[in-house]
Amino acid sequence: MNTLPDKTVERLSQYRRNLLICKGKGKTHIFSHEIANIHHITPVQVRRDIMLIGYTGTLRKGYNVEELVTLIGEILDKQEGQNVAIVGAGNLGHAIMKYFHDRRDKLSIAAAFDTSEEKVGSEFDGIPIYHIDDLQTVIKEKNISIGIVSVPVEVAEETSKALVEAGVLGILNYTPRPMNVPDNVYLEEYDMITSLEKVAYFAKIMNEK
Amino acid sequence: MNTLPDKTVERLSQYRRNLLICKGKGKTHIFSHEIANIHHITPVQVRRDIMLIGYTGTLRKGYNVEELVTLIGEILDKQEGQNVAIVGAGNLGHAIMKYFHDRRDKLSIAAAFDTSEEKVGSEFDGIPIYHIDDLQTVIKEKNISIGIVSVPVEVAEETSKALVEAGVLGILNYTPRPMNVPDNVYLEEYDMITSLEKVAYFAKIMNEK
DNA sequence: TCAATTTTGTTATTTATTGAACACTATTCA
DNA sequence: TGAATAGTGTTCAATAAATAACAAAATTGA
Repeated sequence: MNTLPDKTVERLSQYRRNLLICKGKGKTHIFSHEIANIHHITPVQVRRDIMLIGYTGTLRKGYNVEELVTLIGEILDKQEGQNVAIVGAGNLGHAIMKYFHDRRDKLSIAAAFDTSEEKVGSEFDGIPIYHIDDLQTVIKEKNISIGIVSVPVEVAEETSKALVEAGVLGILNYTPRPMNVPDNVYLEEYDMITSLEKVAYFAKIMNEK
Repeated sequence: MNTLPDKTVERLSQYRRNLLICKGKGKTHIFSHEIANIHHITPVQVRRDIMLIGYTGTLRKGYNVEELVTLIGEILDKQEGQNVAIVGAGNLGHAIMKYFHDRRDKLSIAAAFDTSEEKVGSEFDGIPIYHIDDLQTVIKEKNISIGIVSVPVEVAEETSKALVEAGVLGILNYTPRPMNVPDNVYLEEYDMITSLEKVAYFAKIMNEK
């Protein structure tokens, strides 16, 4: 299987989540236009995404929800599972821990890191919080391959370095400072301030018309 | 001024943030390749973004930091300012409040909403927390035009309806449920689970090579 | 003073992503 | 039984975004 387009990967993740809800409601089959409606995109887009992962539906019945969910899992997930660490257990870190915990069986948050004396040693939602100084050891010990960075911006750079050195393969950066990682580490950055300023800009524009 | 490309708007917001840091360090001029390095993009991209907003630098001196910041402000910001509301004062809501508070003078978080009895009536970081039932009134009273949604997914849909009805022009949706808003409201959605699954997928792929 | 260099502004090309078009077939229903 | 319909799979066209290419001008330094 060749590497899928970025956007297709994002949509597959979203399809899966909603397909699971449909399955929970007892739906066994679903049409491309139903999936499209949920996500506010076109049915063509849905069909093509599904084509790209090599699944094929039944004519006039649509796609088998269960099979599709399973296949998306085979594509997106690593079968042995992947462990995730959250660096920075502030409000954002806690929000993420709550969000993810026990949601996905192939993706589990195995550790959080912080510097605050009161947090270190405790648990949140069953996730142990370690001191940042132990990052290298814990990441290797727990076989963690993905790091989520929600530290204050001042320590963003050193955090990325530490994660790379510890050997993670993917980083999700929530600080506003762009990171610099080697080619063999996948980096995804998200900046809340930018998002808000973007909404503000387009809301303003909208108003001017 | 015609409406700028999506991605250019995002980058302008990021340029500005880093330009302010440069300005703070006493830098008066900056080259396109310096900006590019900070953001890990090409100098051409930077120059074209700047071209699109109609600014022009000095040959061999680069761009005047102060002027550029001012111009980006004129493009992105609404001169009278815009007020923002956060709906859902859980961990994520608090993270956002902390993040933004007093960062931008033209964009201010004027209210937060929640249902929890203990939170309602209190303040966080100087931002008053109201009961969701008062959303319509407060949004109109305080002239709020942008809503950030960080409520539990189950109430995402009703929240979007309430915001639209209250007359906001832009919504930033942090719940994983896609929203449905009329054409005259700008909607930006961000889904953390998708981001993490995307990182996990590409980290996996990376590893397989 | 005048070639060399640096860095901008802009156009042209390429690549990525989305959307439109359409052929094909299982089912429906007259 | 045999048109009509609904919905898939796929190719082709349009749009959006990023990169490459290059002309023009200010500065440098011989």
